[in-house]
Amino acid sequence: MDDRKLEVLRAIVEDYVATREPVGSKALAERHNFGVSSATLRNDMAMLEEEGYIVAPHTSAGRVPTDKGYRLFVDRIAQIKPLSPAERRAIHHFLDAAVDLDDVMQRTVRLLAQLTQQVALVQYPTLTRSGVRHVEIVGLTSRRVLLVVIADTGRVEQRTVESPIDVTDEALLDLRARLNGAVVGRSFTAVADAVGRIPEQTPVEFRPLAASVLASLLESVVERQEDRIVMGGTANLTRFGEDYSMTMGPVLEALEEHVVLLRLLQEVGGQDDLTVRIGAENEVAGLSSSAVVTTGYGPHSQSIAHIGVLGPTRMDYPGTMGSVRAVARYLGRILSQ
Amino acid sequence: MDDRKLEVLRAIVEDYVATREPVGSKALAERHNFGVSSATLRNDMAMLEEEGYIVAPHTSAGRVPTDKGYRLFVDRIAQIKPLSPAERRAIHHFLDAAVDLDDVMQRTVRLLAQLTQQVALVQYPTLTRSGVRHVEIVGLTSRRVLLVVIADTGRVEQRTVESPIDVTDEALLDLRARLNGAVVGRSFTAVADAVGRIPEQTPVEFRPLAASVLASLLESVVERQEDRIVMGGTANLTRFGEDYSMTMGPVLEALEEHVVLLRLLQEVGGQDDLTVRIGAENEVAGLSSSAVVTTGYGPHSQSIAHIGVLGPTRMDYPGTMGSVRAVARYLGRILSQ
DNA sequence: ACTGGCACTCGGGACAACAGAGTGCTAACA
DNA sequence: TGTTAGCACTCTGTTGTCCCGAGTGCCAGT
Repeated sequence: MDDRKLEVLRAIVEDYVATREPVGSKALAERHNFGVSSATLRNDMAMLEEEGYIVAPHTSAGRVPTDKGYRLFVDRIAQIKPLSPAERRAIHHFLDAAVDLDDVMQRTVRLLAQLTQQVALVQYPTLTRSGVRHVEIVGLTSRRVLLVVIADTGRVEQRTVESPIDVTDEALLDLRARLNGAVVGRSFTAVADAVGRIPEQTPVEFRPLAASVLASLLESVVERQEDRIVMGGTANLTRFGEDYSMTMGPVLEALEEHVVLLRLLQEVGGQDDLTVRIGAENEVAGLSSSAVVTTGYGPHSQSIAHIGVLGPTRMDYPGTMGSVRAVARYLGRILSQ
Repeated sequence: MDDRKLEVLRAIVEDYVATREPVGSKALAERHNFGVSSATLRNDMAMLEEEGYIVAPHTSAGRVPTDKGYRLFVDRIAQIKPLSPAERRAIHHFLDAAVDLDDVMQRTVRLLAQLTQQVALVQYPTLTRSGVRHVEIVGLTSRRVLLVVIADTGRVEQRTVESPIDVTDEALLDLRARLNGAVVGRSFTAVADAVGRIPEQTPVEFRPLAASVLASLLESVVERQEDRIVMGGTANLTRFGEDYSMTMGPVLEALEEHVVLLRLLQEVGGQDDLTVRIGAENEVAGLSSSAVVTTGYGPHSQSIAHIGVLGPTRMDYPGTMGSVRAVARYLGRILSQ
């Protein structure tokens, strides 16, 4: 691949993203100073078109990058743009003010939407890879208890449990001690094994209670790793331009179905770094003119959940990638505390 | 106010909402069968215009309701439309599947957006009017504890607290017992008073811990009644039509600032029933072509928080009001458990 | 390998003409 | 007095035509 041709592609992508209009050879020659004339650029562009990196919407319009063109741009041309000091400071200030995990998630999604001017997606830290910090059982009424599980990511899961027998303080104390003894410090994946022997060890009169609480615990921990996702910045849709909103309307509906979102975030590439999916690369129907930039995050640089940004394929990739990476890193650092 | 004129206004509002186009006398005479000719309707419409209920955008276009027209429609003409059995069932199924309060809120907002095809707003149950069910303190490290407050609405507030002294199990037990003894069953407003005497009663060696925990408790309970709000259905914006999206873009940005949302929801009218604010009646700048339908909800029919729907003034008021009321009622019933 | 020039092609803006919808008013009618 | 029919008038939005300009591909010359 010719060196100048790459530069031409870069220029086309950048100009198209900036102006939202097909870019022609003449304008290109004016705005950037390649040392060559527009005719030469025309030749290059003709070749780029032949190879499928750009297309002309009509005979006499400029060229527009294809998905393949964006792909090349992202892979070989674009440099991730580091944030400005001001932006960096904004992230710190904004996230440091959070008081609990919900707040952190909330703030993260708004921050990311703000920075990228696009739709932001943030997945709650997955339980599976994190550990149990504490299990608490609280009697509510004589036949109902509240089960609270605290993960070391700060996430708190709660469930009310119906007990088949009357609940005594003694029973609660016993069960609480056994539970915590068994699971604290373990990873969530190990919980099922760890609690296996609790029923037999429990005094016979408490067993029914222990059984229901354990059932509920396993349910909430194991089955319900269907993770929660927060979405924000949908107002930015109006900014993308009318044509795009048309495509997005239905998509966003689907997005509120969190299942789709999860698929979107979790289809991560091999490396645990930034992943960019462009147009048809997304396996979700209807996202053919959207791109998704995602990355993993988590405490101590392990990746236990994902965050990302969704926007038109015609987006500022270097900037978006920079923002996503910066936010993910800082988020990880916060969770490490 | 003439009887038929009211009917004419109703017809204009309904047709305009349905078609999104100014409605003229002739179309009116055809679609509805008043027993009179279009000429008569023209006279009525001229009067309605004189009185400010409708306007003609241009000389030879049909008429469009004004804010004042919608107001009259809502106050004197519209009947709240009860939901269809299918919709009713959908509400029950959808909300009953929720596992905790977060989930309830999440589902409610999506449900409401779905039903009304507009932007839904749901405020978390306020702490102030609800009661404390349990306070839990969990040691995390030697100098940090996690404070968890469970409200009888199911809401859970959590905070980590730095302790100035090393935390012993004994200290935690002592403090936990005192705290729960003092506040369980009380309303959140009474918490500040209720814990006032705890420091003096606490053994001297635990006092520094008690002090920091109490400070944090008061902070999270009293100060931070800045309530959380969930917004959903912003994708429906694209449905409202391009002209409206233009107005809404900036508005929705503001909406993500929750302060504005709170103002929007909380400006409730005298009666605790449905409140409708139309166009300029909203005191939030930029909502001049939007309407907001809100109502209170809460356990046992007391109104401790609000939910609502935001859309163009050109909305289906009877249907929206019906949906908001139905969802609020069912939500209240769920919280009553 | 690059450049200048040229003929060709469309898209979109400007403008005119026109059809249709809607209005207000007036005169007739019950 | 309230209703109706008819008429003249006023716009909006659509259609059709024309033309400009941006952009292209190709070719011949440096």
